[in-house]
Amino acid sequence: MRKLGYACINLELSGKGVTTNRGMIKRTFDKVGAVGAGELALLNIKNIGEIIRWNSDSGISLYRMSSSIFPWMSEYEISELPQFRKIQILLLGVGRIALEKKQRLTFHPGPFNVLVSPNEPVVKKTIKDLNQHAEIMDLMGLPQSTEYPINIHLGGAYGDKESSMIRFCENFKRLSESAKKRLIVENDDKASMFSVKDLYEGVYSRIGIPITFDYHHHRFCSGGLTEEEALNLAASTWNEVRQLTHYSSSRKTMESPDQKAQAHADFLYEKIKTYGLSLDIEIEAKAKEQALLKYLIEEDSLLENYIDF
DNA sequence: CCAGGTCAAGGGAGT
DNA sequence: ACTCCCTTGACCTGG
Repeated sequence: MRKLGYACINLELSGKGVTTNRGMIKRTFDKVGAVGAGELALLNIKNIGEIIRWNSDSGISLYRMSSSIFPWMSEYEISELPQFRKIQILLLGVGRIALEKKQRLTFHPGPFNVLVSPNEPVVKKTIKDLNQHAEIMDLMGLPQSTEYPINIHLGGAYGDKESSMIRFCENFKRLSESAKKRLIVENDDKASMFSVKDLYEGVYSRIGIPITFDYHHHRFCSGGLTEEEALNLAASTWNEVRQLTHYSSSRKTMESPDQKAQAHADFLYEKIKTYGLSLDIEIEAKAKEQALLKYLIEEDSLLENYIDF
């Protein structure tokens, strides 16, 4: 069975104070330190459990977890937090619920993760962040597989995609085993960056990690492939694990013609074309789970065609 | 309690 | 050189 999901925030629950990305600005972190961060992390973790339960009860079985569960985790080791024992128990509990309810969980670390960077300090920070994402999934007891993936963009092209991709593959080897087993790469939304074709030839062919096909991004960086060709090429990089994709409608086209085309709309306005493939799809819409539920209701009555901008 | 200003990070694009 | 955007708006202060 295919799975459709959404990212990070559940609007209905956040109205009741259930959020998973409580954080703090640097000034506060300097004051309260890792101890304060650990306290927020405990609240965040508890609420992931709430969201997963809500998802399961609502017929949703794919969810992208927030990367902000542990505020400022670059500045400490999770296992050295004073609350670590509690954190361990809670994370394992949340993971157990997810596995019982057959929930697929993913991460999508932010744009400051640049594994291709020519600057060693940036690469080091990225490796730590990716390893910590993997560590969280490990603490949850989730299998080390792209069933529970960590999805990133390469993060920079530096005007030379080929050597950038080679650097990515070299730095990939420096990740923890757990992170390596989970890492997947996504196509970009700028022509100067990485298309599915680029990623296939420059990354998949070298290190064999799967490609996340983002329908919306593909429209801005096709690599000369049609949507169907790119989706199929990405599909060929997934083995026994079901292919993960991202989908969103353009805000410019559908809601506000003045905005840049790359911006995401609140809801989906067209039926997702799967071309006969069995896909898992993360819906990236501003209206979050509400957009997903609305889509599930309307799906059969929507047209497949994009309305071109 | 609320509105508004502010907030770590890397790279790319538009101005 | 500066601003905005991107994974995901949220934190904090002054009223």
